[in-house]
Amino acid sequence: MARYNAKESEPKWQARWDEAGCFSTSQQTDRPKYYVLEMFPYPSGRIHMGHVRNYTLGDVIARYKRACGFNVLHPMGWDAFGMPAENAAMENNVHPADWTYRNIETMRAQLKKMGLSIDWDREFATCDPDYYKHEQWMFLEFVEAGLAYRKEANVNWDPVDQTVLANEQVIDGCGWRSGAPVEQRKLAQWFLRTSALAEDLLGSLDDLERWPEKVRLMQANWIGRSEGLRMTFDLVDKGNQAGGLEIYTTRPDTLFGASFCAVAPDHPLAAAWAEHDADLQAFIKSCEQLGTSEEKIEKAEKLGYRVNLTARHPFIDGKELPIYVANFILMAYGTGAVFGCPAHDQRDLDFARKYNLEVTPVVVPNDADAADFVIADKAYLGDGRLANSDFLNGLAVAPAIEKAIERIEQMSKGQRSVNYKLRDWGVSRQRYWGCPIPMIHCDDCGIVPVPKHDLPVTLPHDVTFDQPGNPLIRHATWKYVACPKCGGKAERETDTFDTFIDSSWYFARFCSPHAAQPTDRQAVDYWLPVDQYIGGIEHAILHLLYARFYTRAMKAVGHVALDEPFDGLFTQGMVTHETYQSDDGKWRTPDEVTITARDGARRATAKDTGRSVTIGAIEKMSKSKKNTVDPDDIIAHYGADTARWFMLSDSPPERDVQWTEAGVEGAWRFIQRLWTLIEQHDVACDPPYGTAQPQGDLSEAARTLRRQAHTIVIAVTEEIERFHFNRAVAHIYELFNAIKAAVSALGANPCPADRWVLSEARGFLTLLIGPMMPHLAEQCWARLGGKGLLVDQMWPQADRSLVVVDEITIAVQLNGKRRAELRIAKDLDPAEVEKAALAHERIASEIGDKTVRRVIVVPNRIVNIVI
RNA sequence: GCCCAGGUGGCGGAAUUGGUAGACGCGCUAGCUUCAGGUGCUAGUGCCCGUAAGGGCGUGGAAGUUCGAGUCUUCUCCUGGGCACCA
Repeated sequence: MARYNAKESEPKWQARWDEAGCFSTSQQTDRPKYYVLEMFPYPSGRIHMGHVRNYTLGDVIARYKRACGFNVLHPMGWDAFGMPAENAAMENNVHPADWTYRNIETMRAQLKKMGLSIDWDREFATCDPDYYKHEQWMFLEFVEAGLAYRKEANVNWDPVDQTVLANEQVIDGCGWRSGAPVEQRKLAQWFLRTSALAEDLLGSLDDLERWPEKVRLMQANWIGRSEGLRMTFDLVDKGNQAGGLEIYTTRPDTLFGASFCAVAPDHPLAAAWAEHDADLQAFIKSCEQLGTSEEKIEKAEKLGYRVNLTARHPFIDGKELPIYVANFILMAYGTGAVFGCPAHDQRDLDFARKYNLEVTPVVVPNDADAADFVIADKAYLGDGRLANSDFLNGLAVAPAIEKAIERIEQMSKGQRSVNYKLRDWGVSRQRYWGCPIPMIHCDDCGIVPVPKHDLPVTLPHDVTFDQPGNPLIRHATWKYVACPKCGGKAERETDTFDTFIDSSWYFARFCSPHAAQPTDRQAVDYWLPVDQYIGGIEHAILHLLYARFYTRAMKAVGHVALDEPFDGLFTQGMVTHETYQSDDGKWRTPDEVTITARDGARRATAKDTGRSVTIGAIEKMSKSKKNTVDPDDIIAHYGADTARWFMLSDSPPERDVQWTEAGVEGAWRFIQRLWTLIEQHDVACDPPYGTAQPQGDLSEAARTLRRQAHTIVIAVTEEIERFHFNRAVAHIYELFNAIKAAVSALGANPCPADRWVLSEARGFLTLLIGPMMPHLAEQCWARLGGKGLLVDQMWPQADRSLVVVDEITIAVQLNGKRRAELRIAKDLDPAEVEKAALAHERIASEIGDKTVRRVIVVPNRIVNIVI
């Protein structure tokens, strides 16, 4: 009896699929289409276990749908622009393009070893000029359509590295690489008008029924729609300059509790006031280091700078409010200015306590007394009755908001307004390794688009990374061009696109990867939307929102016909592993330690030193904690099917999965046992799978197996449809156990009819594991004498008439405690069930002479007798 | 600070609309296969009491609704995630 040899088998079947062209897709078919897409990888160098999980999940769906008769599109490409390539260039003196394409070579080979059912003919990388030229083309169309525009915006600027930093690269106000204090700089940048579609992007979330609720909620919060009032406070200028301060509020009901006004540090008014105020300048500068993340601002101490101005209260004659520049006001939200009502906003309260401002409660909880309701250190945010508020007194919060807005509108001091947190999408990056923005700056003509016939604007290859800053800026020739309008001297834009643009339409390009236009309309109309999109939850907001926006933008300029790119979305959990730390504090890789179990406790020792190692927390696999396992090693040792099976077993796909050696060993052993079971199929006397059922009665054991096998086919199908792969795996184990039990019950020489049942069950088992362990399944299929390749077989169909049961076991409870089990006919009349339960020996004796007060019969489930 | 998700055996995890908690797997225990083993097979395995039959207790904690709660309600504790330029 030979062991299953994955090392031999897997490359063999991969070559067979290749030769047969199983996975190259065409839209010339009458089968219904199904587009399965996993988020394409960044070519970082090697695939990691997160990729293995992601692509295994997608491959199960792709192969399953294929077996169900769908024309499946399952492509792969590379999200190939981005910072790591430039970092590598700086650190290792390798060109970003060389580094990237080399990584792609490596990772493609790794993915191919996984045995994925991918149409590799459609592969592309976003750094291919043939891809990004369409991006440039569409950008010019967006500009024409008014969907893209240019404006000044703040960025985190590292003065030493001469580069713009992402928020996460700013650590304690300093650049992550240089350690220099980060400055806020105003740069002219390109924006896409995402905010113009805020309402649509929000409203359409309701229709995305096959998206996780969580993701839709995160996007809704991100879009952050609020209804409120935009109004102007008149300013009282001690230096007699008149003016107004426009604020936005969602709580105009609390206007009578206002005790100050505040503007953001980067508010234009703050800048104006600071012109002659060095202290204010210093304050504004200190605020810049805080960054703009909501979290940091919420947690920071609320600080303000009092300016020499006051604002007139709109409702209270003679009341003036002091004005501050404050660190917790966001310029990007609303108007960048607020009125502060300390009693009903925690930030305002913290601020008021620090600067000794008055705290007047104007909303009193319904169960409190207005006379003695005071605010201590917690602002009151709930509903209640208005107090201390003149014409609003006595109203609840909602009507008070309405009335306050009406009054302000009557006074012509403001108007009702809907506000969104969603801002326009800044797409300029001051970096080399990205898609060049196709614009030319001419001193005479201003900003001139690159003529479409000159596209693509390709990146120059001859650049160096030996000095800080974007090499495009200091390139000797690349940026100097003639102005397309006047022919005079002009310069190219040296900024490149945010890489999120690249990933905002790649799914559309896969439909027609070689088209001369961005899309081939016939192809995208056929394939889109993506029926099932699969990826990490970390993309819940930005990538998915940008892709939704970009699809609408592409529709506006005629490249697609739909709004929503992804019909179904599934977000998988992370792959985690234990961490190991030696006593000198250094992290150790799983390879470097030996685990032993003694007296139930697991201990780890370092293989090299023999010293004990602390077993730490289970965390996401990461290079910094060294708790990674290389998929290549696993595939080399156990084979791809083992890795795939392990990923699918046990943990639900949406949750984190813990990679363990024991689990992998278990998966590998199961493969061996499964192969052994299939190999017991006796080619000489067992009928091949798929032959007609012979005449003759089935033994009891064979009848049982048949019922189980057909029941399990239904169960596995349902679980795969619902993405419950771990439960599908559990059912497959059940089928495996059932076949083993039948084999041992039927003995050495079953009759032909029983042999046929065994063949059928083995065939089902093989077909069911097909999407999960495709190589092993092919090997089994061949052994069972199946025709052709397993990958071309239809999904097994269960005979529903075989799965009906006519007798069931239900529980009998006395006062809610289980006391007996009852074997009864299915769907037996409730009165009969009650009679049987009361007649049960055990139950009858427990009841004795007590009175039966009530009997609850739940058909086919339970009987509860109350005494 | 705000928002969200999740707490079930030694472990990963199952449990239709409230209806026998612990499917399936890992691990562990005993035995078998003359077994060098890391393989395979059989039986057992939530905890406590009991030789057994059986009983008691059990889904983070507290209370509630119900004939019946892992599931519903309220409060609470803990863990994880997100909160505007990594990808």
